Amino acid sequence: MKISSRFSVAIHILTLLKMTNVKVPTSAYIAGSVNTNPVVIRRILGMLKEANLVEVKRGNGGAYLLRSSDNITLLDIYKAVVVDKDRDLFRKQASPNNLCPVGANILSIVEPALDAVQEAMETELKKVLLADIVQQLSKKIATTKKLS
Amino acid sequence: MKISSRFSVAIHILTLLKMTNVKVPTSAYIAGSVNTNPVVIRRILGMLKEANLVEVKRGNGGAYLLRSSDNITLLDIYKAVVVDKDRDLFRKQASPNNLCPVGANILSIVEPALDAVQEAMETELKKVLLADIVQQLSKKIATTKKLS
DNA sequence: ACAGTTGTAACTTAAATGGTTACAATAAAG
DNA sequence: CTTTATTGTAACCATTTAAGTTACAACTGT
Repeated sequence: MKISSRFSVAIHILTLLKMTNVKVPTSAYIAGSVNTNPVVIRRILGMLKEANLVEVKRGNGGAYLLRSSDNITLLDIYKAVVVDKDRDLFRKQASPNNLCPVGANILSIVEPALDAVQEAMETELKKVLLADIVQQLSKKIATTKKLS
Repeated sequence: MKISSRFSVAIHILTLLKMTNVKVPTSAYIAGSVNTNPVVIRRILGMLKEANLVEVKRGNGGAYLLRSSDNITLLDIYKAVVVDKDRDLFRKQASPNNLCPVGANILSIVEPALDAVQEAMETELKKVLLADIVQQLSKKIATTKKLS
């Protein structure tokens, strides 16, 4: 199974919040850019708020970054929206047979190996900043405009 | 969402095939160690067979490694059983709004970044050999026996 | 021919996902 | 204080994936 598109959408949301000139970026406005339902956006904004990445104004509306874009990594975003009770990327088999030497010990060997893989993935996620995405996107948009 | 436990089970299966002394390791035998239904094992064996990691005998039964355990990496096993039409670890948002500069270009920026993360994960998976798992497990079993 | 096993289809249950409607709580503006 | 727009959530739905199960035809060594 794949990692939820919430992650991809969350990157989109934060990038948009950084780049937009709109004074009050509401869930409806964001949903327009992502092309989905505003409630989907609010759900994800709720998770990003929980992680102290954004603040969301009730009543009058609008969402705003709480940190500078070069102080937000993809790992921060990933952890905020890829909810998983136990933080594990890999699902393990439920209940190997303890009466079999292999079944009784396989998880204690495999789990550390898979944890290391997950760690490598998170290390890579940590290397990419929201500012990097914003910078590359700005450049691409500028180039596109020039060409059209 | 997590990566299917098929991966964890597949590692278990191959480890067992390497370590067992049983002459005809059938799906029922393997299922006993994994503690699941033989059909589940056969399904995974089918994928491992497809990837040329094992051969499975019809009629009389039994599954056997086709490569030495130091020539099988966790990445080989991962690719064999984590079926995904498009090989992607991350699901991307479906259809961002092309009329918004951010929506129109975000995927072209985000996808390479996520591909790099996936690449890092697969590189790490490649570092672990089935032989490593087998060796560690053998050691642990020997220690456990000595203590009991 | 027999007995045991694989390959596979079909069904079930459970969980995660993304979308949708509805509405109370909220907060700024007049 | 009332109006107005927006957020936060609950509730529901449809889709997808997963893992388990039953059943049975196809296969193969004895």
